[in-house]
Amino acid sequence: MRAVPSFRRLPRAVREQQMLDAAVRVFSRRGFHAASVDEIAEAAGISKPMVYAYLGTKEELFIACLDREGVRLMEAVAAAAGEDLAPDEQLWRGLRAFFGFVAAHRDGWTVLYRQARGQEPFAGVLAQLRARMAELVSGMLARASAAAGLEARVDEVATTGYALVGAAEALADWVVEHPDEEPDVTATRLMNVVWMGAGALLRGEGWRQRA
Amino acid sequence: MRAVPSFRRLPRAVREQQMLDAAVRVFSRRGFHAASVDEIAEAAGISKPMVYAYLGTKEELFIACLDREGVRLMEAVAAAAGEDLAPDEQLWRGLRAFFGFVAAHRDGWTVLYRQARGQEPFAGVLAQLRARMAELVSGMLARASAAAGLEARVDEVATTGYALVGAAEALADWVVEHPDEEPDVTATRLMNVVWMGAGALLRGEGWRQRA
DNA sequence: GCGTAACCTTACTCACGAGTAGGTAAGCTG
DNA sequence: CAGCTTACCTACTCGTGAGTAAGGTTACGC
Repeated sequence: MRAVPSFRRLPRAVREQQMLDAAVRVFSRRGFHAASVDEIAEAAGISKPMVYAYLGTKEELFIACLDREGVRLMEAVAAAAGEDLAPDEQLWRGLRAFFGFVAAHRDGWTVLYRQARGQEPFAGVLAQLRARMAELVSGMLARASAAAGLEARVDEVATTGYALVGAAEALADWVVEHPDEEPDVTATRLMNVVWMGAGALLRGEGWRQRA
Repeated sequence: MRAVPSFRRLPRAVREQQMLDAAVRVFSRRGFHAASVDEIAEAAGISKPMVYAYLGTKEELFIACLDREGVRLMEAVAAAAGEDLAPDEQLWRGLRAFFGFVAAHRDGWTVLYRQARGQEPFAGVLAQLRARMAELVSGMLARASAAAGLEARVDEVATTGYALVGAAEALADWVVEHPDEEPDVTATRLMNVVWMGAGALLRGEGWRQRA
C-alpha cells in the first residue's frame, strides 16, 4: 500500500510534507473522525509514531493541513487579484484563480470547506479564512462604489461580499463534481450574475418589493 | 438532566419525535461522530436501547433527522413560493421563508448543512435536497426568461440557480451567527444583488472581460 | 382482574483507534 | 571506527462508545 516504499531515510522537512499530503488526502475522503492516524501513516509510507513525533496529535495534524491549504488558497487568490486593477477586473481574476485552485486541489478544498465546517475545534480557523475572503471582496466593492461617486452602505457591501463568497463556494462544489468544466467558464458565469447585480446596485437601482 | 422527566410511558410516535428533537440538538452541537447515542438518549429523557428499538442504528438515526428537517425546509420554501406569482415575487417569498426557517430551526439547519456535508454516507441526501432547491430556482429563472421573450441558455440558468442557492446558504450562516438580524432584511439584500444581476442578464446584458 | 403486548431499564460485550514505551539502525562527525 | 543524533519501527495500553441480552413494569383489551 505504501505509495513510495522509501527505502531511504528522509529529512524531517520532506517527511512532514509527505505526511501532510497523505493527511489531506485521507481526511478529505473520510472526514476527520472516520480517518485513522494509522491509515494516514500508511498512506504516507511511514508508521504511526512518526506522525506523532513530527506533527503532534491528530487534532494538531488536522490544523496543520488546514493552515497549509488555507494559506495556499488565500495566496493564490490574492496574487491573482493584484493591486492596481479596476475592481471588476480584480474580481474576475480572483474568481478565476479561486476556481482554478479548487479544480487543482480538490482534496485540499474538501478538507477546508466540507470537513472543517461543523467540527467544532476547527470551524474557527475556517471562519477566519472566509472572513478574510469576504473582506477582500467587500473592499473591492467599496472602492468600486466610491469610484462611481456613491456612498454604499457599509453593511450592504459586507452582506454582498458574504453572499458572493458563498456563491463561489457553491460553484466550487459544482466544479469538483464536474471535472470537465473549465474554471474560467464558471468564473465568467458567476461574474455575470454578481457583477451585473452589483453594478445595478452601484447605479442606485435596486429590487423593490411590490406594495 | 432529563428534559421532561416523563413519569408516564408514552406511545411510540411521541417518543420518536422526542428522540429526533434531542438527536437534532445533540448532533448539531457535537457533530455526527462526537455525539454519543447515550447523550442523545439522555437528552430525550430515555435510555439507549429505546433509541435502537425505535430508530435503528446511529447512522439510521442521523438519516431520520436529515429527512425530517429536509422535508420541513423544503415544504416551508415551496409553500411560501406559491404557484401563480411573478417569478421575482416567488423568489422573494421563497428566500424570506428560507431565512425564516433557518432562524427558527438553527439546529436543524446546522445538522443538515454543516454536518451532513462531507460525512460520506450522508452527503448524498443533502446533495439531493440542494439539487431540488437549485432546480426550483432555475425553474423560476427560466420562466422569467421566457416571459421576457428571451431564450436563456439552459446551463447558464442552472449555474445561476446553483450560485443563488450557495449565496443563500452563506447568508444563512450569517443569520445563525447574528440572531438579531431580521430574516426579511437578509432576504431583501440577497434579492437586490441577485435579481438585479439576473434582471440584467435577462435583458441581454452581461459582464465582458476586457480585451 | 388477569393475560399479554408494548414500553422501558440495568448491565453488560467487544471492537476500534488514539496515543506511547522502548528499542533498532542509519548516517554524519570527529 | 567510536559515538551521537536523528529517523524509524513493533508492540503494546487503555478509554470510549456502538450495539445487545435479558429481564422488569405499566396499561389496555377482554
